[in-house]
Amino acid sequence: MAKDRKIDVVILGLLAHENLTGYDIKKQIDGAISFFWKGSFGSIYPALNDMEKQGLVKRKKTDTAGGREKIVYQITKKGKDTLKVWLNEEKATNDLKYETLLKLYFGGTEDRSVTVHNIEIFEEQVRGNLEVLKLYKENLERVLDQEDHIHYYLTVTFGIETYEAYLRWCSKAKKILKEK
Amino acid sequence: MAKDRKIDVVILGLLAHENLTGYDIKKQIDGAISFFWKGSFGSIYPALNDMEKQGLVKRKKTDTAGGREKIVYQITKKGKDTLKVWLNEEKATNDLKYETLLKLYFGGTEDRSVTVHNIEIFEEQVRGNLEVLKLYKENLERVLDQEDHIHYYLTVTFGIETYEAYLRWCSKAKKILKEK
DNA sequence: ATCAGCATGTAAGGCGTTACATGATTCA
DNA sequence: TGAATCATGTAACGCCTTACATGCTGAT
Repeated sequence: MAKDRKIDVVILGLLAHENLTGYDIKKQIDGAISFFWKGSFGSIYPALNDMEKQGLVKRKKTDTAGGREKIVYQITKKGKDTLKVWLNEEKATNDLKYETLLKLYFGGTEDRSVTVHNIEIFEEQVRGNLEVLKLYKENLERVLDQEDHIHYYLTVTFGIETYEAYLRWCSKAKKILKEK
Repeated sequence: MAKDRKIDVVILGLLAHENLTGYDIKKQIDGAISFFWKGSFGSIYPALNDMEKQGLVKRKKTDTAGGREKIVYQITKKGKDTLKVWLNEEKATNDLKYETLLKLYFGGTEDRSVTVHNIEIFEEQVRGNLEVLKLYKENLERVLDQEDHIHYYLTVTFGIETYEAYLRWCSKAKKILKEK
């Protein structure tokens, strides 16, 4: 596995659950995972090829029935071991880049209304995301007894808890900016 | 300004407040800003040189008194305009990469205790960060009447609000993982 | 007929980190 | 004397995104 390329463990994690094509992997990343990690085709396909060479994944079969070829990947024993090592490593880097907070921090040179407006834009995004997460939560609650689902459920509640905190902060911040 | 290089606006934002050297800029980024943005010498110095060529900043003076040369930068009119445009742009991308959540999401293949342990590591980091932010908050509350400080204050309260939400989630998540 | 979705991949280029190089000053 | 801090910068390298290339299938 490449030293700092986290897309590898994302792929491994997904394949540990079921066999998937590169295209399927992209769809999964664009789902619930997108709230805390992103990935593009341009990183997924090269990673799959590298990982195959390293014996972390293997081609299950190549459906050429019909149109374009379709390569289904399966995780190998070595791949499962790599995933296990990563899960048991204590270090985890959480790299956050909030351009919204940057604009807030440096907003002192502009009128207060600019900052308030930027907060409102952020608020709208968060509100939208929160709605989506609440739907995910409802769906997951119905199948919580199934293995793995508790992990998905917890990432969703993490998102809900933090987005609700964001919204509380937005209200307070707007109030302070308008009052003082 | 480079199209997607956000370090430029960080530098511009800092210089809008006071003249600084590249070294000073790095120190500031490593302070309160580090909770929502990062930057290394390897990105700061080349950016300063580019921005000087573009007329966004200029060398105020070069102190060669004593040891190593010391280049103090000042923002120009063009730099202020660029900052203004950025602050008024509606789009702001908040790019989050939580390796902790990745481990949580894919934790289903390991024992529950591994996930609990990973949450505990995260919890400790957050607790440490929260303490630091609370100190920042206390110091800022004493000077809230000064211009700019309200913006710094709000980013700090954002951090506190979200870190407290993280801690609440950690307690709940550990409980659920131990009970079920 | 045309557009969206399925499906895999490459190429160019940007951004950023880490490590290195250099050297003075200050403090223990 | 040696370590930490001040101070600027480069080089190598890696990761990732965007855009492009290709072409089928199914629905409107």
